[in-house]
Amino acid sequence: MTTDRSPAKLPRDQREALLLDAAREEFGAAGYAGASLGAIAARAGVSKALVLTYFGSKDGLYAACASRAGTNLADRIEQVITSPLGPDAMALATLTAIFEGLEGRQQDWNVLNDRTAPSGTAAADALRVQRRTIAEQASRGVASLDRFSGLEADDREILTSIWMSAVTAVVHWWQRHPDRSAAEMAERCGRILATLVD
Amino acid sequence: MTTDRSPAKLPRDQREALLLDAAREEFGAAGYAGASLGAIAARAGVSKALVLTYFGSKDGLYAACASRAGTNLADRIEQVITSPLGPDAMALATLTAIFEGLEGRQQDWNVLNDRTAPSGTAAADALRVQRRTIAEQASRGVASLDRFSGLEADDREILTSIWMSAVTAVVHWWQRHPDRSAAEMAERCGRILATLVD
DNA sequence: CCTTCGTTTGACCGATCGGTAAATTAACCG
DNA sequence: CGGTTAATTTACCGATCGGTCAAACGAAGG
Repeated sequence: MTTDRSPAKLPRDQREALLLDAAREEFGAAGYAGASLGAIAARAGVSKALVLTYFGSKDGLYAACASRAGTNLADRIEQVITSPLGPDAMALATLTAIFEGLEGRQQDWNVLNDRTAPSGTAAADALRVQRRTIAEQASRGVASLDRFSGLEADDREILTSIWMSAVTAVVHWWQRHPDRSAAEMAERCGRILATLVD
Repeated sequence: MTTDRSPAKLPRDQREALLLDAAREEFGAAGYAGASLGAIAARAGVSKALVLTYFGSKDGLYAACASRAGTNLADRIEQVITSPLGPDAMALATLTAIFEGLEGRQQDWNVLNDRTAPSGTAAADALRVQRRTIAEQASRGVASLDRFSGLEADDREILTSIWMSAVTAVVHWWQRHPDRSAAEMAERCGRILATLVD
C-alpha cells in the first residue's frame, strides 16, 4: 500500500498540503462555522494540535485554504482573459479553465463562496481578496461583451453576480455527479450557453 | 411607542411569529451552524428558554423557519405558474412574485439555500421538501420554454439550477441594497433578461 | 552514542452552546 | 378577590469546540 495509515512523519510543506486538502473538504461541506478542527485533523489522520501548530488557529487555516483555492483559480482565469480570444469564445474558455482548476477540488468553490465565514478576521480579509479578484475578472469579461454595453452600471454588476452564481450552480451539480470530467462539464455549459444566446 | 422594549406578554402565535422573524435574520446571515439560539432570542427580546419551549430545539426552530419561508414563496410561484400567461412572460412574472414574497424578508432565500444545514434531522427533511417544491416549479418553467426543448435531461436539470442560482445572485445584491423595492428588482431582471434572449 | 531540532501527540483549560427543570410573572375567569 | 393557566425567566448541566502546553518521538549530524 502507498496509502499509509500509521502516522508517518512528513516535512512540514507536505503535511500542510494534506491538511489543506482535508480542510477544503470539511469547510466546503459544512461551512466555516459547521466545520471543526477535530474533524479536519481526523480526516488528515493527525492530531488537532498539529493543525494549530502549523496554522495557528481555525481562522488561519481557513485563510490559507481560501488563498490557495483563490489563487489557483484566479491564475487560470487570468491566463484565459489575457489570451487573444474573442469575447464570445472567452466566456466558454473561462468556464473550461475554472472546471479544470476545480477537478478533484470541487469543494474549493464552496470555500470561496462560504457566506457563513467570519467577519473582521484575517480569514475574512483573505477570502474578500480572493473573491474580489475573481469578481473583477468576471466583471471585465461581462464588460467586454457588446451585448451588455447598453446596461446601466448596477444592472451590469448584477449580471456579473449572476454569471458567477451560474458557475456555482454548475459546480453544485458536479459535486452531486463527481464521476464527470471537467471537459464534460465545459461541454454542458457550451450547449446551455448556445441555447441562451442563439 | 408601539415598539415595546420591555417584555410584554404575547399570545403564543404572535410570539412564535416574532421568533421566526428573528430566526430568519440570524439563520440567513450566519447559516444554521453559525447562528445561536442566544442571539436569536436576544434579537427577539426574549430568553433562550422561551425559544426552546415553543420550538423544542434549534433544529425544530430551523424547520419551522424554512417551512414558513418555503410555503410563502411556493404559493406565490404556484399562482403565477397556473395563470394563463405565455411561457416567456411567465418567467418575469415568476421573478416578480419571488421578489414580492421576499420584500422585507430577503433572508428567507438564504435560509432556504443554506448549505450548512444539518443532515438526517427533521429540519433537513423540511428544508428538502421546500427546496424540492420550488425546484420542481422551476423545472416546469424551464420545460415550458421551447428554446430549451433540444437540451438533454441533465443539461436541462443544470439549467434549472442555474435559473434558481441566478435568483440567489439577484437577492444577494438586493441584500446589499436593502432600500430597493421588489418592483425595481423585477425591472432590473427584465432588462437583464432582455439582453440575454434578444 | 549523544545531541539537536523539527514533528507530533495527549492532557488539559475556558468559553460557548444546546438543552432541561423549576420557579416566577401576569393575564384571564369565576 | 382567588385561582387556574399560559407565558416567561433564572439557574444550571453536559457536551463540544478552539486553543495552550509540556512532553515524547524520531531522523540527522558530529
